[in-house]
Formats: sequence, C-alpha cells, structure tokens
Amino acid sequence: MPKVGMEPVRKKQLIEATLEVMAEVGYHGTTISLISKRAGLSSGIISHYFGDKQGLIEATMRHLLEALKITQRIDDPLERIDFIIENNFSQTQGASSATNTWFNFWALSLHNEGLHRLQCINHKRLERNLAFSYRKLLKPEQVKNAAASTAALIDGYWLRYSMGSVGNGDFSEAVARCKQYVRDLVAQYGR
Amino acid sequence: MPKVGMEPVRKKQLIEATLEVMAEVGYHGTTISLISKRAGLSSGIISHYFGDKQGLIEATMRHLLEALKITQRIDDPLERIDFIIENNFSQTQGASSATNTWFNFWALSLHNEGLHRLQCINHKRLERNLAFSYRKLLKPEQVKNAAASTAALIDGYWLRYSMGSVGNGDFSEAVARCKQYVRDLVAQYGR
Amino acid sequence: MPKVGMEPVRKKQLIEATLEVMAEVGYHGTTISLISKRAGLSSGIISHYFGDKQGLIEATMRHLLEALKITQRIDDPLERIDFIIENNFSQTQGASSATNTWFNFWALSLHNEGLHRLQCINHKRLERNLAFSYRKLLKPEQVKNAAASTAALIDGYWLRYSMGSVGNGDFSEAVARCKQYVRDLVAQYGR
Amino acid sequence: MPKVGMEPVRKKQLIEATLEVMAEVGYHGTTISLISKRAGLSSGIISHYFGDKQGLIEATMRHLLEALKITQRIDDPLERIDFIIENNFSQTQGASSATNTWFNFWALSLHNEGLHRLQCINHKRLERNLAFSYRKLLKPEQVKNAAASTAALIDGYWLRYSMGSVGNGDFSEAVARCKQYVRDLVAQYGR
DNA sequence: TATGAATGAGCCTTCATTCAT
DNA sequence: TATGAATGAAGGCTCATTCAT
Repeated sequence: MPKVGMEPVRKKQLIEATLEVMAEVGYHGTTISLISKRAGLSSGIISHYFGDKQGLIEATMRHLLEALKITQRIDDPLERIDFIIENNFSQTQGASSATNTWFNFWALSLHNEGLHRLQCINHKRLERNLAFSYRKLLKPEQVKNAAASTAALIDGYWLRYSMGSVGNGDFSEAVARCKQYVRDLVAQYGR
Repeated sequence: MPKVGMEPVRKKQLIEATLEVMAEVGYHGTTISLISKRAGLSSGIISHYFGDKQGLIEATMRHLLEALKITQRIDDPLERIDFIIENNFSQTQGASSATNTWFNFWALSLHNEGLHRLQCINHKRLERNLAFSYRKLLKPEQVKNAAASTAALIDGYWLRYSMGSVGNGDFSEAVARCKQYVRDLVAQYGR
Repeated sequence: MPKVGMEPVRKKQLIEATLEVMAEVGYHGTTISLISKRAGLSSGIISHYFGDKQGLIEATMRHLLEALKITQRIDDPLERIDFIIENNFSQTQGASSATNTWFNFWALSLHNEGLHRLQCINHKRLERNLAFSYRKLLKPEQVKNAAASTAALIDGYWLRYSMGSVGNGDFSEAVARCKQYVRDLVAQYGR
Repeated sequence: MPKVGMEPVRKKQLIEATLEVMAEVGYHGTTISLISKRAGLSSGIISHYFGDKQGLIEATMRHLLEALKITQRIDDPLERIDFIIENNFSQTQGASSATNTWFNFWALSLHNEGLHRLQCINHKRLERNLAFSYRKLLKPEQVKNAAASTAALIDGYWLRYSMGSVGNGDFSEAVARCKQYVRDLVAQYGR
C-alpha cells in the first residue's frame, strides 16, 4: 500500500512554496514549475492535491487569512485592541515578506468571486473584532466609526510601510502610531 | 504621406485604452491585443511607441500618479487638507474604476525598480502635502505623526472601500470620516 | 493472505469497464483512471494484468470480436444467413452502444499490426460464413460476389444506422433490408 | 502593410497537412506540432486561423465531405448512379489514403455535435442523390429501399476494402460490384 | 507612421506509468 | 494480489514580439 496521510504534509509544503515564490517573483512570475521545484516535488502533484493552479492560489490565500484570526482570549479591551493591531502587522515581519503576495491577492480578488468573498469576510471580521472591544471603551455612537477608522489605519499603515516608502523595514513605528490613535480616541470619546 | 506629430495623440490613446482594459479584466487579463483593439489601433503600434508592453504599463502608471498631484493653490490649511482627501478619493469614482489597476501597480512596484520609485515618491508627496498644512494647525511635534496617520487613513479607507467590503460603492462616507479625523486631531492637538 | 485465481475475474471486470467507458466518452476520453474507477479497482491494476493501456485496449477489442463468432449450428442455409445478419446487428442494441467503440477500433487497427490482423480475420470470417450457406443456395459463380456484397451491406447498414443518420435508433429496419437482399439474390441467382 | 490574402492559402496548407498527418499517424498521434511542421508553418498559426485544434479538425472534415458533393450534371439515371458510386470511391485512391481519417471522423462525430451533424447531412445527401435517379428506374415503392441499400453497400464495401481485408488496395472490384448491384435491382424491380 | 501575419517560447494541464508498501 | 501517491513527458494554447510591407 502506498504512503498514506501525506495529504496535509504535501499541501503544507506546496502552500509554503507558493508563498515563497510569490514573495520572490510576484504573482506574474509564479509558475507551477517554480512552485513544485521549490517544494521539491513534481509539477503534477499540484493538480493532484489542488485541482489546478487556481486551487493552490486560493488555498494559499485562505491560509494567509487564517493566520489573521484571533485565537487568544484577552479580557481587557484596550489590551485586546493592541493585540489585534500587533497581530495584523506581525504576519509579514519574516525574511520572506508576504507583502507582495497580499497586493496580488487583493488584485486577484477583484476578478475572482471566491477570493473576493474571502477578502470581504476578513475585512469585516477585523472591524467586528475592533468594535467588540470599542463598545466597552467608547460612547455607543462612536463605536462603528472608531472600528472602521482603526481598521483603515492599520491597513493604510501596513500598505505604506510595506511599500517601503516610509519606515525602516519594520512595522514597530506603525504599530506605535496605531496604538496612539486608539488612545486618542479613548481620550476624546471615552464613555 | 504619413501623418506627423501623431506621437502624443497615439500615446494618450494607448494609455487610456490600457486603463480601461486593466479596469475591466485585471492586469492578468490585459494583453497587447486587447489594448490595441480598444484603442482602435494595431498591435504593432505599442512596441513602436513604448518599446514593449512593460513600457506602456509604466507610462500608464506614471500617468495615473500624475493625476494625484495638486495643482490648485488653497490657502486655508483645513480647506487644503480637505481638498487633498477629496482628490485622493476622486480618481476612481468614474464608471470604470481604476481600483484593480492600483492594486496591480502596487504589486508590480515591488518587483520593478522604476515603478517602485514612482510609488515611493507619490507616498512621500502626500505626507509632505499634508504636513505642509498641518504645520499651521497643530503643535510642531504632532505634525509628522498627523501627516503619516492621515495618509495611512486615506489609503486604508480607499483600500477597504475599493474592495467593496464596506460602503455602498461610493467613497463619500470614507471622505467624511477622514475629514472628521482631521478635525479630531485639531481639537486635540491644535496649536 | 492475498486471494488467488483472481486473474480472470479482474480481467473481465476491466474489459467490461473499458467497453462502458469507451461507449460513454469515446476512445479519446478513455483514461486509465476512468476505467479503473468504473471497475472499482485501482489504476495500478491495469499494468498488473495487461502490461499497459494498449494491452487492455487490445484485449477489449479481441473480446468484442469474439462475440461475433457463430457458435450455434443451423442447418437450413437461408435461416443460417438470417442468423448471421441478426448476430451482426445484435451486439450493440444494448443501452450503452458499442458503436463508437467499433469506429475507434477500426481507426486504431490501421496503425496497429495486431489489431489490424484481428479485424481482417473477422472480416474474412464473415464472408466465409456467408459463402458457406450461399453455396447451397446460389449458382457457384455467384457465391463469392453474394458473400462479399452481403457482408458489405451488413457493415454499411450498421455504419449508417449507428451514426444515427437514418432509422429510429434500432436496427430492425436494417436487418429486414439485409434479409430482403438475400432473398432477392436467391430469386435472381438461385440454383 | 503585411501580406494580405494569405488566409485561404494558409488554411488550405493546414488542412492538407492535417489530412497527411492523420493518414500517417492516426488522429491519436496528430498533434498541432506535427501539423504545423508538415505545413512548414509555426504552431501558433493554427489558433490564428482556426481558433484551436478542434477548429482545424472540423474544417478538415468539412473539406473532405465537400469533395463528395456531385457538381456535374448527368441526365441518364443509370450513368448518374454509376458516377455517384465512382465518386464515393475515388476520394481515397491517392497515395496518402484518407481512410483512417474517415474512421476517426466517424468516431469523433459520435461525441461532437458539429461533426455529427455534418456526417448526417452527408449520409442523407447520398441517399437523396441515389433516390433521385432510382425514381426514373424503379417502381416507386422500391426507390427508398434501393437508395438506402445502395448507400449502405457503397459504405460497406468502402469500409472493408479500406481495411485491407479484401481486394488489392484498389477499389475497382468494389466499384464493379456496386454497379452490378444496381443493375440487378433494375432487372428485378425496373418499372 | 502603421499594419497584422507569423513566430515560438513558455505556460498549465493531462495522464500513462512506476514503485514503495 | 493490490494500492494510489508521485512522476514527468507531452500536448494544446496564449501572447509578446518581430518584420515585411
């Protein structure tokens, strides 16, 4: 009997290879051949486990979005918001930045039903998570606006720092500024 | 007898066709054939005027970034910031949104020296423009942070609204929230 | 403990699965994977029992040709010819017509020594069988021509009715016309 | 300006290359690469003129069916039937037999709407043509049967001789036997 | 200045075959 | 005896680029 239980192993291998290759050469340069070579596997394996290239790309994006979910439970609302901010910046601090990957996923989303839905869910989840904590900190009528603006601030900073236009390659300054914004909000609109 | 002085006309035709096609089918689906057909010209014309596809893409992005420059002179600092905000959202309000085009340009930037430089210049110009006005409104030590955060907020809102995750397809709510943020800053940190 | 004596069982399973799949999707769409799935077996089993795909295809065609052999003994010459006619049309009256399978086998035969020989043997056998009975019915000099024409008529009708160009999906009309032809021959050239 | 008026030339080149290649290696072995090489053109040219491989295959079959049409006008009914018979056998007497091509087209037809329709039209046209002449030769109630049987006889003989099971590589014997059949019919059922 | 026919490299995908178990 | 994970060659197709006109 052939090896069994390889599916999760192979899928992980391939998704990680995809992230690496996309980070290095961009979506446009990402080929089945490159991915499989990076994963140390054959090209045929991709259709075997993901149906086709599109399937692998979607699985990779799903994997990335999954990492943004908050699993920890934090009771203090301010602390929890801080954690959300950090979590959103921590993803791409590693050597092989997933920055470009994100840009490409955003671009792909606009012309792909499935990916677009995933993006929207993710966007809404972030606002919901922020609103949950803001409800304990701010006057009710300010909650929605605060959550939306904080989410936008996080994404905007992430975008600008990722582009390398500002900052020194790390996000610590961006994190600090986001946290400061939260405190400003509490100072001004706290209940 | 061949017409002379067609160069600027042809280039404009092709750049606009490129924007239209990219908005419709995404960068991935944008081909020389589609662009030239849209422009009502032959495919050979592109290499004639832009060298190759890459040259046309870069020229198109340069064209888009150019549109973000502020040409008007406004003296009142708050009014000027409002105008900057509006200007940044107004680009893509037309029927054929350039949203996807932007995402793709960002993605392309990370793997293209020339495009990347353009992006960075654009990012910095926005902050500089904002800082210029904030200097008249805020305490000196707050200016830099305010400019950076406002720029991030604009980009973040633009990103989230463009993705269609929130809002009703127009940016008016996003514009309002950005303007409110500016006023909050002035209220809190005004000189 | 592995089962023994499975060979004939497995081979039959696979040949029948091949006939079913070929009838449904054509030779061009017939894959190892489809056949083995239909047979409820693994893909590896085919090389195990038939060496390779080609081996299975050849065995399948051999199986089909085998079914055309006349095993019954019929003494009356006219009755025997009628039976031969019926036998040649009866093969594909089932729900899953083997029509397409036949076309493909013919096509394959022309580029495959072994299959070609089988086809020729089959063709000649039909004429020989017809000639055997015609010898009792017709003048000697007419036998060869009668056998050849009857065989051609059978194949021609079968081809045209199979293609669906004429008839209502069943061969009864074709059978009747072939039989009529035989009677015409006897009436005209009977000894 | 590029060369113009090449379309019909190129299409003819490619269709003839397709017939040659199919005759030599069978449909299964017929590749875009082989065809274009044979035509002395590049592989891309096929999609340029025929959309895709399927388009070329259909055009090739259409071309073959076209050759079966009767363009000459012949008044004498018996002579006209003789001509029809000859015409149906003459197609593949050349060096590069289109025999295998026909088998493959039949097979393909059963799983392809467009090709199937073409085949049926062709089948019916042959019977119609034969019936047209038989009407002047036979009693009315015999016409339909005679036309159907003659058509079947032609196809059947063609099939068997093409397969090489009988005859010496040429169809003259088959032609003679078909003509004899027509005369038998007239002798027996003439008006 | 402008065309578009023609090219061919490179991509994704399919699928017969192999082989460790 | 039987599996099916894994391979990789080969195919069709796309498309940026070239070039004769």
